[in-house]
Amino acid sequence: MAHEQPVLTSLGYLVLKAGVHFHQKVEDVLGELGLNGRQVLVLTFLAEDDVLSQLELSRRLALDPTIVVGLLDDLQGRGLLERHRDPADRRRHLLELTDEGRKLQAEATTAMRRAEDEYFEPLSPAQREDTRAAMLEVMRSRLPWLAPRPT
Amino acid sequence: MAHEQPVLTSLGYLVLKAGVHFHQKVEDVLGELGLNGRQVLVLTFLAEDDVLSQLELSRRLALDPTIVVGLLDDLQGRGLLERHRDPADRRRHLLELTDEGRKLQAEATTAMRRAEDEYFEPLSPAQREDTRAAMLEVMRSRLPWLAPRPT
DNA sequence: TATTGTTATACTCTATAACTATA
DNA sequence: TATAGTTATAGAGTATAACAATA
Repeated sequence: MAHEQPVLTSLGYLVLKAGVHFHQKVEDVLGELGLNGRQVLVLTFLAEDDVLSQLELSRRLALDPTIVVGLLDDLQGRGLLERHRDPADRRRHLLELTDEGRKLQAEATTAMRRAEDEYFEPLSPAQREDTRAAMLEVMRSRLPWLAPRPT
Repeated sequence: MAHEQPVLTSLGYLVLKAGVHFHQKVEDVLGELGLNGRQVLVLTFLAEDDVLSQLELSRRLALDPTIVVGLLDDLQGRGLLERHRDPADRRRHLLELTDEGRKLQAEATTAMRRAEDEYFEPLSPAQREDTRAAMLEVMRSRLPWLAPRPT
């Protein structure tokens, strides 16, 4: 009963479900590299921005700074990044990828692209690009780093 | 550096992020009705299929049966659904919405539609429908209940 | 002997508060 | 006095194993 406009096939629910589902696939793929999605996100932000403080990183990740500590401890322990005191403000830790971190980030990117190609295989290249443009439009005002860089 | 094809604006990452983000919005909206997304999903499956056993429901939710127990205890405690022994197999509990459960499910649906309209407001109606069709295509083989009903 | 539903326990993740060192 | 980073503790959520009733 009540099938006027089924919720389970609405745009919102499909996007929500695809997001969760694809997220799981990404976690699986990255697991083979000994990483999880959150760790790769850290590496990726640092690869794109070169240097960030922990607080800046926390905001990008939309994650509490107390959680970022352990996250960084682990990545630093594996030699993927380094913490340097900011000489201009000695309370701050400036984060920087090591060469190994940069290399692993690149590998993770490749793995994620492969996962993405597989996941969206049912769509034509044109459909993928249209869908990507639509999602970019939706997220533009909602993901801070998509806005033009304030530098 | 390394900006050839930024991961952060890839189709996969945008869908993943939009999914998580919209999920949060849905949880917020449903919270005002005293429900969470998982609970509404239970009500919705029951509203669309009329009668399910706990194990069937577990599979639909992709959730461990041990978790479903507490979920149902709560919904039943609020008078939104009832458990009846299956006369044909007395191990099974057949789940059925009460009138109140059906009413609340309808309210939740309305609230979610409103949230969806707001969330995808940056897209034209045509873009929304194209995107919906694309996501439906992607998820068709991945969401069991989208396949043609076996019944 | 296998299956449905249930309970209990241990583990993971996260939110909160409190602490240090610097400003 | 306020801020960046850190640590400790408690709570929520989950996975696992074990159990009762029924097939």
